[in-house]
Amino acid sequence: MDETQALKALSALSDGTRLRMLRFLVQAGADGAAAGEIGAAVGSSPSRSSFHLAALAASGLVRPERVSRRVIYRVDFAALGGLMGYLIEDCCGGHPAVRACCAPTGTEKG
Amino acid sequence: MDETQALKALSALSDGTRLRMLRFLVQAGADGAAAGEIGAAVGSSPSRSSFHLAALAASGLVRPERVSRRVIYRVDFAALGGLMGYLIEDCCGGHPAVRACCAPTGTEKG
DNA sequence: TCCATATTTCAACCATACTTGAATCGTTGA
DNA sequence: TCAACGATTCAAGTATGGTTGAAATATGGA
Repeated sequence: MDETQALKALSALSDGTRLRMLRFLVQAGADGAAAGEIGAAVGSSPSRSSFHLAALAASGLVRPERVSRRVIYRVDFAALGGLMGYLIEDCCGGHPAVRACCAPTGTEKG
Repeated sequence: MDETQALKALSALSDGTRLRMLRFLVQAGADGAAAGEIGAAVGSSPSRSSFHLAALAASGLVRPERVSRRVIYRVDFAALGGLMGYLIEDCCGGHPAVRACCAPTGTEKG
């Protein structure tokens, strides 16, 4: 993950519709979800959904796969992890206060 | 950290100039750095620097403090950690593949 | 072939964000 | 008060991004 790729991913996530789409796809897990299903879940029209899903796919955070009439989108967890790793290591320098919020318990909320 | 605040922070980080500013401020640590120094470090004009630093401050990721003629900016590591925690827990559902990239060693790059 | 479903693409419009250069504000020291 | 310094604000222009609705593409079934 380099800066250019990180900027693409951050830009993709800085939109409410796309952030909700990603959350929905994370919950969907390995099965993924069809474009129409995702759009319905986040309340966006077909063309809007297509636009935003294309942006997410271009950022590398999700991947499309055509299955019959549908296009199934799945989260690329490795890419998502790569973005987190870049932010924590390269941008935050692995600062303890940042790393603390990534601990499995997740109860040390500031 | 709620979705609105996360979107502000992600939006702030989705710009190359601001991302480099944050990295510079992380390296500066608790001492922080003056606006002019930050601008010089990332190669942006005074007005541009002021604009972008204001955006970072509005997002809560950095905090300004006037010291004599200068304005010292410092990273709010708790806010940064809050953003990471939100992304990992609320958006990524604490998925193992994501969490793996936050491990202290940072060698399990995908 | 014809029709229905699922998704994407396109053009037009609107809104927001970025850049630039000059002007302004606040502080320091003479 | 004046001049110099550091930072911000303002106005104007440019660029990018989002929304909408209609049209187009691709697949599946009769």
